[in-house]
Amino acid sequence: MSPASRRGERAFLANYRPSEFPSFAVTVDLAVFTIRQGLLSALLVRRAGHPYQGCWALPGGFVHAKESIEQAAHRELAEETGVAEFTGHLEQLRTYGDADRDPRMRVVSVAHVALAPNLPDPRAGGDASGARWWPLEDLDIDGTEHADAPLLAFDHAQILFDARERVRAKLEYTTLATRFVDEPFALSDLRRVYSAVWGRSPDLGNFRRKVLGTEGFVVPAQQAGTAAGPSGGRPPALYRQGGATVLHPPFMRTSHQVRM
Amino acid sequence: MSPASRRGERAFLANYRPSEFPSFAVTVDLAVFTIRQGLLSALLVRRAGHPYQGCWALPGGFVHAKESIEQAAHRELAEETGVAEFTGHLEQLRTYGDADRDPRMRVVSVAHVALAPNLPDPRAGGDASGARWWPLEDLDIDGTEHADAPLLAFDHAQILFDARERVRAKLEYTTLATRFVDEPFALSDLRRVYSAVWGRSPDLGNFRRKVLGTEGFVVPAQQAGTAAGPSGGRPPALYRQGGATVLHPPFMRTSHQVRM
DNA sequence: ATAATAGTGTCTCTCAGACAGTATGTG
DNA sequence: CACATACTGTCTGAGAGACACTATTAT
Repeated sequence: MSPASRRGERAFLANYRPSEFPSFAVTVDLAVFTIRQGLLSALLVRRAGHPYQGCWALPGGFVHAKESIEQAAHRELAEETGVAEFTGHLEQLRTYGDADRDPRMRVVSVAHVALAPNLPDPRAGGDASGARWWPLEDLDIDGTEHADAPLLAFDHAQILFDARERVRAKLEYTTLATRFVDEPFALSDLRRVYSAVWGRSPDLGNFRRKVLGTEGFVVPAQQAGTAAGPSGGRPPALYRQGGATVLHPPFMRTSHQVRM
Repeated sequence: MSPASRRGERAFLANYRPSEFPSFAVTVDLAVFTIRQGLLSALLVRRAGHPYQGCWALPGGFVHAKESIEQAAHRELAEETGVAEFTGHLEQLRTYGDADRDPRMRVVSVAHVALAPNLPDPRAGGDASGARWWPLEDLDIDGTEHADAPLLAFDHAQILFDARERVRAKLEYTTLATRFVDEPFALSDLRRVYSAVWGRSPDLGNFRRKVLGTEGFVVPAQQAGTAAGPSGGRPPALYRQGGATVLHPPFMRTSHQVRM
């Protein structure tokens, strides 16, 4: 940019007043996943106030005036999960902005997906009269009807559906599964992640071949892999996540994998 | 929801006044791609006003008060490309909302990717003193330095980079390539799409095997495939896109494919 | 004929699917 | 020992990479 045009820009900015555009509230919504008792589960909070009072909603909140969307997501995540700083996986999912998605006003929500192993059981926060982990199979996010499924607020059923699909797909071509388990972990733990997220179990032998044959997916843990399981059985070798992030070639879902 | 709580919700909404949250402007930005002379190209507009006066920017604009984000993207796309209604591929990419991305005010931009064959040459619109198709290889969107690369406004270099990566990846596991060509098309046209987007040409024989061997990727066009090319050569068989949208297994980039 | 574009065939190797078997721990 | 969990081996077939070859048009 030329010096002349830079001077012009300064003058322009000094006189600029925001005016002719509609004003929106911008929020972040969080689909936080973990695996509890072998089931893919999401963190939901019960709405204390209107609208959708008593319904279950994704944690989230307004983006503040001077923070980035990413910062807002990290801040809300730490608040809602009760940790000082969230260190797990967090990525943007997509933005939901239908004009009537919130009856109070025009709200655009940037939805995110977060993954973590072993988050503490949530306590109720400010605007929530309760918070808990819900197995996704107990929720009504696809066509499946459930007698006792809780009511979900806003378009959060749709967001959860999209978020689950994102995670399912990412297990195919990334090493993201390792973010669901605490280190060090056994390969059977990792396989349980795939089973829970996909809803079907990859073949045991093929799974081990893929994971151990992909350089950088996992690396052996230093400490001798012992510490046997609850009721006997051979103690597993233990691993940590390797440096790789993408799977080449991918490890894909097939129709043949056994339903759990 | 119980009738009592529904009555409560009505009363609540009647008294509700938006108040304690920051106000944002929300825009859509469009990375519109097509293939011109065998090169992946994006539509850019020259900024007439400040900030970034004279720089090149993605087409886009404010989301109106009562339209969805998707509607806004379609509207802007039709306006900027000069068509009555855009019928090509349009999908949301991601949302960019750093606090300082626009010096005037807090703007959150929902970026989209659009693909189309043969869009007319653009004319300058309201706030643009020019508009043209730029081959991506002439722009500075990755680390590559270019002597004559135009300056890009805001974070639009980043958006273009992300958009190109999205399209590159989607050619691997979807039939999206067909959206870049007019029907009916020859397989060589389709292969040129892959060459342009990936920057490397898939092997001819393997490419045909994959496309023709994937049910529903393409279907033969009714009309006998003739009408020879410019300077001789065997006339190609012509096809239209089939019903399939995903590729199973994917058709992946490899390091072995020949650089163009 | 030559050039140009379109299309076929085939050998090989990698890798995934399926599934049977072996190893090592606890009670 | 039975049982539970962890781990290994191997046969087979689908499909991708590499590359050589044939076909049909215009000039």
